[in-house]
Amino acid sequence: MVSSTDIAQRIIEAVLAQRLAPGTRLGEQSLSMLFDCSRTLVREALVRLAARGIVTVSSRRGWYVVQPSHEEARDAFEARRVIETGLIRSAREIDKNALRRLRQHLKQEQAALKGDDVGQRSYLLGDFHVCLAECLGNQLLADTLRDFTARTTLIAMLYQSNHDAVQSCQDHVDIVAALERGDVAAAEQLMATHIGQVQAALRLGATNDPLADLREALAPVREASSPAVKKRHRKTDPDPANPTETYLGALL
Amino acid sequence: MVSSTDIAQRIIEAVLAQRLAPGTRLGEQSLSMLFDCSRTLVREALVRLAARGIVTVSSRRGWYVVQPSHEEARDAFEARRVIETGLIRSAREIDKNALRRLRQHLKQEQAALKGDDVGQRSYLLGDFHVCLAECLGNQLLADTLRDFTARTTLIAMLYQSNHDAVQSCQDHVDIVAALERGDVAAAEQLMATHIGQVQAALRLGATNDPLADLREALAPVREASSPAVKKRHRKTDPDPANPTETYLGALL
DNA sequence: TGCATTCATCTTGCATACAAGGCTTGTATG
DNA sequence: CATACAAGCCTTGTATGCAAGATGAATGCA
Repeated sequence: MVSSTDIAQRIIEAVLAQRLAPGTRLGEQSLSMLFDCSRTLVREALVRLAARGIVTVSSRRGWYVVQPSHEEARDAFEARRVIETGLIRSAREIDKNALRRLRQHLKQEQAALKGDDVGQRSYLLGDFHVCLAECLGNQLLADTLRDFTARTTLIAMLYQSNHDAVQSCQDHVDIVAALERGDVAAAEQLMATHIGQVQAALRLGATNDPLADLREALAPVREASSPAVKKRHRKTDPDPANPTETYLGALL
Repeated sequence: MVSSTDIAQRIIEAVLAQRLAPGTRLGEQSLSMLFDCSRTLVREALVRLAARGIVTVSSRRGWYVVQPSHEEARDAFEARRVIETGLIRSAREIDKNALRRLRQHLKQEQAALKGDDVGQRSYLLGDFHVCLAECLGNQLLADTLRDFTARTTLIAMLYQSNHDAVQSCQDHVDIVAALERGDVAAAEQLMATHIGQVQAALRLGATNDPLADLREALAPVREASSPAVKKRHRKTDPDPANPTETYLGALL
């Protein structure tokens, strides 16, 4: 039978794979039906995820995937920059096995770039950073980074990042190369730049208009089937006849 | 009525004030009686704390305050060093209000040093670091540091730190002084040294002997009522007639 | 006496029932 | 036609009941 750990993991994986958009409603009942268990287990999973900053609950209204504010987005990127560069900086020497694992990971990333599974691609690009932290020998920071990476993934979705996956992967390759030749200073600098570029690719409109999203979404279309429009459609306009499947099918 | 948030906060405060030792059992029923609520609320609080790494559950045996291993202790100190020095390093300019708040906090620390409330002292010394992170403008890292500080507090209890509270407070004063004169490089260096010294004060026997603790605890006494013996006694040998009061009274 | 086994007790794990509050929608009224 | 209001539904919040497993004491046996 499923445990609350399973449920939480499935949700966080769906977030990392960009299959759950920020603001998605996660009803206890829907999830309990989806996982064929009681609300108790679902609730436990959601409480855990709330403690990790992935979901929030609005009293007697429902659970939602977090929608980080501009300030929270800034904090999250700064946190990642601080942790990841600091971890590289304080790295003594990198284990042979760790380097092999990193190279293996890069191979997977490159394979995913050739494929067409956007979720897999997003997941691997984020997981690189967690993997790196583990290879640098700090499990606590690796776990912390997993949550922060999920947050930045949500931020990227929310603020419609236009960052290039190929570029990200290339950055990762460069970082590992620097580590392999023992040039930690270069690796640290590359990581700082990399995170900075991902952050810079966000469309952080300085608007205070709470209707901005809706306005943009409902603007008259220019091209009939541009990718952006299609993606937007999928996120904000699900089939009203079967909301559970549309929203939560991503978990299965 | 109490909420699960209240319960979790009380527990974490008790840890930060060194009123809950690592390994302390936190029975759901005991806590529900103590807080006069159902087990549901207690459970929710414990699940949250487990997600934050403060407690663990052993299946159908009970909940316990975590007892970090040597590796986890190392990771926790490295994590704090990375985050706190990185945060200082990337600090642009420190707000006037923030500096005032830090000075205020130092005053509280110094007052606590004169008093005899060891719990308050421990709490404030740890809270300085959280306070600093907040003053440097990153709430996410501040929240993370609160958990890590709780961990290091538990580590200090577990490995019987002999670090001097007066020294810690002086370090804090020096760090704030460096920040006030805008010398972030000095502040960063001071912070690194400070955390290093706290870590160095641990009695981390390099032994692989799992009986080391027991062996030391059961060694023949030399003085009848040395403080170390008394402290040890209080932690491991509570009144068997009233375990709830003895263990959990610390929360109230 | 030493040891294995059984049983009682205590713990968490999970499901369910019910309570309480918020949101939507239908309706009446100006 | 707009607005105020109210009923009903849907959601989470909390308590409780029962099941399953772990622990330790008691007991029987060699």
